[in-house]
Amino acid sequence: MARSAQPQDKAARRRMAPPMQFGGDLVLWAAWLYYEEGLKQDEIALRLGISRASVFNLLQKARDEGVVTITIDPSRIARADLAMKLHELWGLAECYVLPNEGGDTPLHDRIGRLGARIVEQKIGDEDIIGVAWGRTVLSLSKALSPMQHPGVTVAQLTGSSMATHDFSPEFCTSNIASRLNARCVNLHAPGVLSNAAMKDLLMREPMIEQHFALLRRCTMTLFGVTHLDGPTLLQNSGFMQPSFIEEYRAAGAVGFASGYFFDIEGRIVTTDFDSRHVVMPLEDFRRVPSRICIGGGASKFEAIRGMLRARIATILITDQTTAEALV
Amino acid sequence: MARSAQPQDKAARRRMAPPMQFGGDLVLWAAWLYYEEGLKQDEIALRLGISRASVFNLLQKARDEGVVTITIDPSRIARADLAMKLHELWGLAECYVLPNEGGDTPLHDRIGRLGARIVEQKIGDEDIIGVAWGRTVLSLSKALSPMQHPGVTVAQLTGSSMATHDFSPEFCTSNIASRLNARCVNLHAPGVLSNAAMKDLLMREPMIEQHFALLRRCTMTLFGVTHLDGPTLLQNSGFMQPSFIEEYRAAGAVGFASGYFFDIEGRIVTTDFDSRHVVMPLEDFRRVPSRICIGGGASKFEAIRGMLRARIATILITDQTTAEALV
DNA sequence: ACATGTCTCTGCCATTTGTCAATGACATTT
DNA sequence: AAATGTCATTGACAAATGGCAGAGACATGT
Repeated sequence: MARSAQPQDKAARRRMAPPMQFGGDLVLWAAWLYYEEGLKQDEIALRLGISRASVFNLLQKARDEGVVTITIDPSRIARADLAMKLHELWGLAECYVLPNEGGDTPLHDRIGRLGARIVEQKIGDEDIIGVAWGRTVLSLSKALSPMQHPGVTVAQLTGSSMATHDFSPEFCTSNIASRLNARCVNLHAPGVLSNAAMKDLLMREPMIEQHFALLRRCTMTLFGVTHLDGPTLLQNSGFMQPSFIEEYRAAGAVGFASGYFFDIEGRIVTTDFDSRHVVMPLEDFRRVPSRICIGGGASKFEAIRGMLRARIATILITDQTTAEALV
Repeated sequence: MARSAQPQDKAARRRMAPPMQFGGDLVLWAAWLYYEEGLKQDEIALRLGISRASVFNLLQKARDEGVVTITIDPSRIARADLAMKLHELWGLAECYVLPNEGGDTPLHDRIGRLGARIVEQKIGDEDIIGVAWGRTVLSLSKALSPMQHPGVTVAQLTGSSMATHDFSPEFCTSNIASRLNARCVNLHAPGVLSNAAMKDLLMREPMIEQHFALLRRCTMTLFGVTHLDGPTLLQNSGFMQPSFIEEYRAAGAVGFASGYFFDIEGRIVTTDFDSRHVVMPLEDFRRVPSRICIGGGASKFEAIRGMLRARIATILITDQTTAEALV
């Protein structure tokens, strides 16, 4: 029956009316029949008068365009017991742990994907999201699926650096904003100035003041962590000269997140450099209700622990290895 | 390579650590690797140390339990051009049209499924949903996927009938409430009383008064439509005797929705019967912001048109044939 | 009018997924 | 202790899907 149907296909197709149904929106049509009504691609092809391969292509398009979305309940991930332990142990509001055994994509991409799912789910219609930068944040931004959030604002948390890499702060924010169809507000200022006086001057600029006023209204922030051993992004990106990092390390700092340095006990570490560093004041930052830190990998363990002790994040997204080390 | 791997599987499995990762939540684990990381079932089986068939079963469980959900963007359905035409022509807030060419399940189940997707997407955390009854509403309730909406209230819109069928008003409401994990408030009163005096008396009962007060706070209602020709559910269900329906028909009524009769022009039709009929006053009903009518099939066309003219619904969910007839 | 480039669609084959009867572990009853 | 029932797991097989190279449609430039 299925066999003998093959030769009829073409004839049957010709007999059919041109595909004008469902507003001619074949992508939608195919997606509905496949995912909701559970028809086989064959059947859909027959009914729509196209080849099965085309149906396959339509379905792929539907997934790409976000007409159909496949979601994994993030609350279930938060309920997984490693996550629960971290949540209790570190006083986190929420915690998400990426399983170790995964594909062979780089870890930051995998964590980024997990982060994307969580951000998608948490985002509210009128949120103001402060976004820092980093490899994992960028991965997250790329993994976000297209959404309609015209009321959301994505704001740059830190000043910019010379973009020697493909992930500048601006790129992270604009990437996220475009996925969400949200407003993007960049901070048009260097992240590091040549002297303290210049910083003070700049901070009084109306445009900059306005931006920091906006940041104070953030409902959510999103940032990575970095450790300070060896060549990290901080220096590679040209954001900060090695000598300054050395200074912080000398003062005991083990990590950097969202603009702040901290030591192994979670104490904030400051040096002269802070007076030239354009960043949201820590008190303001700590007032943001949801502060999402995303990062993992064995090398970051100390930094993440320090960051947790410093209570910089309220929500942590990390990988299994790091999570296990943290309990 | 794939061939020769087969015999190794069992040995490989034995070598593996017991599956303790991801909180031992294999369902979640498999779902993540499959849907997010895009691994093949084979690979997952290998990494988890179970057979591929088990992976398949886990994935199925994940879908059944709602750990993963597959959604079709309902706004896209509303944007399909038939829906747009109805929206403009009838002043509906929203309109959704089910494609004709679908599986071979009964139409009301198919429309119910579409309705379920839309309700799932529209539902807010504190909604109060008034639910009438009918075959399609019941189908909808069965097609809802499990969700967490503890703040939502599902309230019975009309009084009860002798449940000669499997779809009583109570069954519709409790079904919906249990899917949503919402509060279920039933109306413990007959839908039709023997005389007007009895109705008046009953309406003054505190419990009943309370219920109607709750209904006035509804943010959303959900109901079907029925035509009045031939044996409809109204009589089959024992809700209403044929003679009364005859009376309404004699007065020009062509349909019945959510407790009200109306004629072909959309005028509300009343008879003596109304004075014995326990139902939300129409003025109150019309004040509910979202009034979702779900129903289709050629036989209901006239009834649906009358219902639309009577402005009973603000949102219509129907099938393509009916939609085409309505433009 | 013809050539050229760009896209989409097609038909086929390798791979992946879904189904099912049989197996074995474990709990309950006799 | 043996018999029986229940249920998750498995391997083998059938069906469905994904990928791809080439055909065909369509538009644009020569």
